[in-house]
Amino acid sequence: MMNLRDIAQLSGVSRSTVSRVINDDPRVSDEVRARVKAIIEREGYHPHAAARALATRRSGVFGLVIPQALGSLFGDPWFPRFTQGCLDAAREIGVTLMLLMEPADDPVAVGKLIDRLVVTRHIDGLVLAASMRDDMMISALAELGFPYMLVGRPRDEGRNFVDVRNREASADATRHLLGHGRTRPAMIAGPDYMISASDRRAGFEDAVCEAGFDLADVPIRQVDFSQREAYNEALALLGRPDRPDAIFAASDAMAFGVLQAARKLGIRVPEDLGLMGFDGFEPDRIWYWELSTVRQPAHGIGYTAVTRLNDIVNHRTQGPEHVWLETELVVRHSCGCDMPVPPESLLHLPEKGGAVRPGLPGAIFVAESEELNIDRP
Amino acid sequence: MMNLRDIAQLSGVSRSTVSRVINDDPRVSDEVRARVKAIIEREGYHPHAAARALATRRSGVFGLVIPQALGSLFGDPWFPRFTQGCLDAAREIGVTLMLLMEPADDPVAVGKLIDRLVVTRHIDGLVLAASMRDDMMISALAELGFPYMLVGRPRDEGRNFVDVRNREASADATRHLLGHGRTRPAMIAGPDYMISASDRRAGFEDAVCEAGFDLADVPIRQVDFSQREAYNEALALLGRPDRPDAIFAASDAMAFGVLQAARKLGIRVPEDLGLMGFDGFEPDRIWYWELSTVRQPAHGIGYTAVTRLNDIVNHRTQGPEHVWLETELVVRHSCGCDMPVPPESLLHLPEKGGAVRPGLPGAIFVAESEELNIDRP
DNA sequence: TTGTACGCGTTATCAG
DNA sequence: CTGATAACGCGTACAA
Repeated sequence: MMNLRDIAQLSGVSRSTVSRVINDDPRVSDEVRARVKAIIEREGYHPHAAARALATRRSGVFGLVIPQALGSLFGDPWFPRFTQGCLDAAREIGVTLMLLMEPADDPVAVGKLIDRLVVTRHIDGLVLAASMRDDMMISALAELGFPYMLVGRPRDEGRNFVDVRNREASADATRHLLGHGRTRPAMIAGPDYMISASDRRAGFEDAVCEAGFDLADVPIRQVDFSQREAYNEALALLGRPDRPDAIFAASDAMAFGVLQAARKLGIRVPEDLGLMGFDGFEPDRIWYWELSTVRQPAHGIGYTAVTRLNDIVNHRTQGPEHVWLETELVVRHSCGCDMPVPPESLLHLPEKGGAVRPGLPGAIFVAESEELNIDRP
Repeated sequence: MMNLRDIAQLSGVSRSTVSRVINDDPRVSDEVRARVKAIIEREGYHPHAAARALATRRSGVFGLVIPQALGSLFGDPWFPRFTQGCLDAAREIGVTLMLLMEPADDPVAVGKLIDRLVVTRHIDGLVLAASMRDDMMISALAELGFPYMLVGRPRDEGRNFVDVRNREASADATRHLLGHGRTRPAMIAGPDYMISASDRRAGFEDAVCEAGFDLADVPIRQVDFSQREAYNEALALLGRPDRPDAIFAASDAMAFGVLQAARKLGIRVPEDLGLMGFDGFEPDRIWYWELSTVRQPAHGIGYTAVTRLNDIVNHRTQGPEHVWLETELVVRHSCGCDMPVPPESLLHLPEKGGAVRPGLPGAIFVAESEELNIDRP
């Protein structure tokens, strides 16, 4: 395989000159540059990555860490969009992405990961895909002075992160949900060790208290970010005599678990139960069209994380990076807005004991004209 | 940062000795080994990855390529399981995984990817996550003699791949589906440029012909691997007067698109329409419990791909690697087996004009006792 | 068993 | 603008 010296000899110049040509160093005459470039092209030469990394002290690789505890996250539709954003940014910047998945709560595993990638300088920076409370990796990285970027605001200010205003957005959404005369709110929340989850719960609590409820009377169930868990929890919740008439779910997938539980129990949405989710993407899953939700820019979060990480790596920044991205309340049918619910709606449930329109029980209404690509930057 | 030489000086030995200790070379006295190891431990020393890669000519990195054309694949539940399998194998082997996503049909992009990673020796091997017909990357890699492993049998024998018997499994599934006296079969197939998709279609055709049908009368629609596309296509198909009474879908997600279309049109599954999917995982999505399907080991495919790639990289193998993994026909309710359909079934649809059991229209039956982790190795 | 010397392919420094 | 030369950090024949 060709190396720098070969090219130099073929071009009749020194290795230094070839190196300059490759790295677009201006200190080369146009004539020489053209000649060398032609040879490089002809020979299909590309510098050896390891050698370059050794000399440069830069690998051109960013790590992307998915906490293993969040296996559910990996299956959540949030993840592919987020990753896509990371990849798009990486491509633009000219770095590659290393996919890591480690148990974030296991000190040994965290240490190994850091040894294997950070201490060896295998990677230039790290994106942590989900902030967990007491994530030991964060402090370890900060202490090492190693470039990193968190997805999700950590407990400790002074860290770098990109996030959305989970708390405020959730409070807004809850206020809206409560605005239809609901009297028994509840929440299916995510696990408290995830900061985004606890922020959403806090926002819900803010709005609920603000509306004059006693928190002690308001059921809040914490489960994994999965449709299935939400379903089971909602089934229990909605089976009680004093069942909720408004549920805020910490993700859209969970909201659908709730919806399924409601349907199984014959509870009408939105008439008997107002429902609000959180995520707002899913152009390719058709059950999502009628769910009121908070839209968050999953792609943009990934894109921003990698871009800012690059800034940090290149010292184009000082002080902690705090990036807040915008969310948007998406009001559709499930919250019970005055918007009429189409009869073919996913939410539609026939009157108890009444006649059923043949062919339409529980059928799905697809808003054909609705914009599909809502999550592209 | 600490060096091999630093450790050598601290231990009072030469760098070679330290290197031997690190690489578990037996030619070191136990006494010296212990002393050096202690120092290494104390100093938290780890060899510089680039330097080691330069000397070894091994980076310890495998690439994982997701063709960008398959954005839908990325959102499909198949992907996280497959990736998990890759990661598990990589961890065991001691390599890391680089996540790549490129348009496989763009010659320029393919060339760039190969230049950037293969020619520079940034990675030791490549897993291609989905074989496309006429994938130029494959021949490029084979020509370079670069270690690679395909997921999905390619056109050209003589390549390395891991796959399931898509054709045979689909034929079996179709035979079963047709075994209930169905007279108008149809298929919602994946895009023909994906080999796995065209294999499934071929298997369907095999069984249909074998059963005496004229292929010209059998509707086969090719769409993306997405629930939404399948829904739209099924809606058209089922709206016709001579509508199918048995549909084989190329993935479970697509099968659910079909199911939704059927429900919208008031067509009962399995009474009026037999339904068969392909995938057979999804422990965390509760709509999947009643779908008859072909189970494929997504996790195992990823795990095998990386393991075998490692063998290839280490020359532990000669000749092309052809690995076939087992599938399993999973007979549940949607195909119309004599198994009784529970009244709360997802598939259940009330009789036309009949009374509806309050609380149960279209509700979902969750088999609580069913084994969840069906996809672990 | 241990140490020496060189190679791996680039980039960076400094002299011209 | 160009070229020689020294890092960069590690692995490994080969010699001792």
